[in-house]
Amino acid sequence: MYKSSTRSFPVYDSLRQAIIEQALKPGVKLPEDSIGETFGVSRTTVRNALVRLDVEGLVDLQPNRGASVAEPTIEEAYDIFEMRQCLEREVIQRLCKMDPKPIVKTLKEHLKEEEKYLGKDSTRSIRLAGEFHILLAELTGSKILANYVNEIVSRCSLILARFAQVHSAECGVEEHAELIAALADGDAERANACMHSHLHGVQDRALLNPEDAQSDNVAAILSRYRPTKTKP
Amino acid sequence: MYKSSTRSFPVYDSLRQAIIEQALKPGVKLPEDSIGETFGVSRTTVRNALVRLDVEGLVDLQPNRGASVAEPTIEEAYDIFEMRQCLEREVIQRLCKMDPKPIVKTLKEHLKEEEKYLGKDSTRSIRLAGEFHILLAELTGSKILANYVNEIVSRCSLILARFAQVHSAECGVEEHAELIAALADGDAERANACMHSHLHGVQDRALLNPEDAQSDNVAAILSRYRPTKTKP
DNA sequence: GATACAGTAATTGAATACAATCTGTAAACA
DNA sequence: TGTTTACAGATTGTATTCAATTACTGTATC
Repeated sequence: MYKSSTRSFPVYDSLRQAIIEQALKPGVKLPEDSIGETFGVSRTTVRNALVRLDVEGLVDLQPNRGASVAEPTIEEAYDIFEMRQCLEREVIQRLCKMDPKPIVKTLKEHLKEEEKYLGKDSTRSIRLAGEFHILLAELTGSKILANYVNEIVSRCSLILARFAQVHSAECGVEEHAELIAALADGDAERANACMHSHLHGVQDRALLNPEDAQSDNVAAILSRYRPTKTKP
Repeated sequence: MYKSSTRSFPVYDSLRQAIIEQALKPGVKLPEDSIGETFGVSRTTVRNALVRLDVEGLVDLQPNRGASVAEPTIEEAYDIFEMRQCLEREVIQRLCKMDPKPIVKTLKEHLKEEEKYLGKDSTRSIRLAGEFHILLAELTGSKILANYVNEIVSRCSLILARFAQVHSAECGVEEHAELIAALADGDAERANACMHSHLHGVQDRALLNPEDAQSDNVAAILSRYRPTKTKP
């Protein structure tokens, strides 16, 4: 959707990557001035990139208050994961109607990459895991579906950054392998089940944290940092 | 997603409305200068609006060539309609799991509005028909789903503008009524079938036109305007 | 009559400049 | 001591400006 060859594209792309890889954590302010300096461009150019990221839901752009990395609430998090289930279910259903051979071939190549960096380069590992899902969507041939999946996978990274304790265990490589096997067998039901439980696992690791299971419950969070108990 | 209170919002909103209502037809150029003049704002502000519309797929923003109303190809059109089926299926499935009473009440109120302007104010009629689908999505309570549906309904308007002969017959009001009835009965299967055939009907009216079933086939289109036959 | 080319006009890309708004701190006051 | 007000600094909103690219028009040439 983004036509490159403008100066704002590198800014957009770098910010996006940084947010997804959690180098820029939710809530971090993104001042136009300093970003422009680091990239050697003017604020006009930076702003252009920020607007795009705002529309995509990775950045929160408030009038007169500037931009910051979006902070999805727990409700939004559930909402996004539910949407993701819907979209990826569609992906699987479409793939199961197609010839599995070229699909499986491409997926296996990707899986090799994933295994290659497993346990070695965690940043790369995480990125590859996300790209597996985007690749699946692209293989359906539907540009708009791929676009939506791409968008929602990014937003899930943001959710992980916000709520998950451990980030590295985001996607299990074996689960990707299982899914490929189901697709190779043309077993639609199993493929669906694979994907569903896989995504559910990711969601659980992100959100199953009963202590602060209410959005922005400052009290609950702060209570863990309180030095001594108030009521003795 | 869009936070108003900036000067670019009215520009964005007007352009969006004009495109959806087909006052601005696909392919029409949108020069920053003249738009800025009509709204009394600078090009910076206009550009901001255009970027948003580009991300949403209503405007095509090409480097050094400016903006124009997007011209979805026939392939993209099918892609978008298929995606719409997926999203609205999800809407129905979610609504069927909820208490139908308040949902049906709200929908019936909307339906009354639709009937009120039927055959009188065609522009308003078309808008209300689209808003029925957006309302359905909003009733699920999922913001992201409502957002996607909103976006895709707009893009379908664009497709209609591009390919459909008659625009007024976009959505049948009776079909909306049938859907509401199915929801009221809690009949998920029937509701699903209703929505599916309803959307399929819209799609057919838009795209079932074998003559120019190839994207941008100027010859096929112009042939219909040719005064006499070339080959006697 | 068609094509190639040159020069000009129009349009966009991006930086700068100025106005408006917000944030944080400190002084004034209750 | 706690609250309000005022001011300074920082940051954003928007317009303006200049450079770069594209589109157009008329002319020359084949």
